[in-house]
Amino acid sequence: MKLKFNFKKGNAMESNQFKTLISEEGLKSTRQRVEILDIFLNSTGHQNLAEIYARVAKTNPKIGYTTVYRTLKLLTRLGLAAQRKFADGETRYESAAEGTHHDHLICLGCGKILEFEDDGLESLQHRIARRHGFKIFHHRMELYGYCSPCAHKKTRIRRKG
Amino acid sequence: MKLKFNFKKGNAMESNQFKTLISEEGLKSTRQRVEILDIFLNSTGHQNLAEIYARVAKTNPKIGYTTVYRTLKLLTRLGLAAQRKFADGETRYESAAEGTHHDHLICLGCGKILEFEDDGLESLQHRIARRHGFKIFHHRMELYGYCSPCAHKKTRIRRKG
DNA sequence: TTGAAATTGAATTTCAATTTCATTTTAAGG
DNA sequence: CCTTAAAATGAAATTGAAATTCAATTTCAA
Ligand SMILES: [Mn+2]
Ligand SMILES: [Mn+2]
Ligand SMILES: [Zn+2]
Ligand SMILES: [Zn+2]
Repeated sequence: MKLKFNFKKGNAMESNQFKTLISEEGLKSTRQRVEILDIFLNSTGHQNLAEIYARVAKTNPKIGYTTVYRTLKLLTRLGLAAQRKFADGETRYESAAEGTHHDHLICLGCGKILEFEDDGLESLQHRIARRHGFKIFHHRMELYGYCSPCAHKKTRIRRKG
Repeated sequence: MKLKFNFKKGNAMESNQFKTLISEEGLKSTRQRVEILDIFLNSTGHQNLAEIYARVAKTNPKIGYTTVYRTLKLLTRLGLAAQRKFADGETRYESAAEGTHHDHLICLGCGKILEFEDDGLESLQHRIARRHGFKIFHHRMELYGYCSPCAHKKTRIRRKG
């Protein structure tokens, strides 16, 4: 999905920009949606629904879990959020600000998630696909290991994948 | 986990080899486990539990679904099976015969799953990890697109994500 | 052969994801 | 500013795969 607005993490998307974007899909802008979007875009990382809901509830306890759930699905459809499922099986969401394709390095010790982008990797993927007659549309790539602090500890608190 | 036996797809693992392998973990070899292992190793592809259970039930309807479920988890722990969760969210298992690390190309049209191995990709992953101070233990990498027959069809039967 | 420990399998539980539905809200038109 | 049809909300219910329970059965070391 091609975004019409040049929104970025940290730059709150204007409520009326959202209204325009969402109305193109025949959907309606609501207080709840705008509030959830605002909170979501103004936070970083890879959060699960419970975490996002907790943030929302802190600001407005009237908003239901179901609405947060549905709104995150909606934002994913609109290209404003991205859903991730790493090897631990938890469903997480991250902001999908324009031009932010990246893959992930995940620490098996502390759960830290690092993002990276590597053009060589991307082109190699396409070469591999072409070799097998495939036309790639997207990929998933995660590297699991230990970050440098964790690699030196003995006692590891296991988390994620 | 380092395998003691040189089993391969198609070469049925001897029941007594399995007995030795499993007993090293303090576990017991049972009729059910041997039967499930045999059926599992003598089939190919990426099957979900229902599919594996169906095969097992065809041979021995007395074996319960729960036992198949538990045995596949066990085989995974022993390094004889590998669990996969592609983007469609289904849990699948494939035989993890010795020395068969590979990644996957998945057709969004027909659901075909192709396996590939690329040394360049593996080493590039390690370079990327090192660049970020990580020590990688495993990775997940899937390429999603259209196989050549599907790329030329108009009507696509969507499967897998 | 014996018996402690492990396994089996039907039934139950868990738990996140999804759906239902009565009520409320939105927004386009008048 | 009304009206109203369509969409959204949110509490509650449902779903379904994964995991657990437990009484009965089986395994295997001694
Ligand atoms: Mn990310
Ligand atoms: Mn495979
Ligand atoms: Zn770490
Ligand atoms: Zn195909």
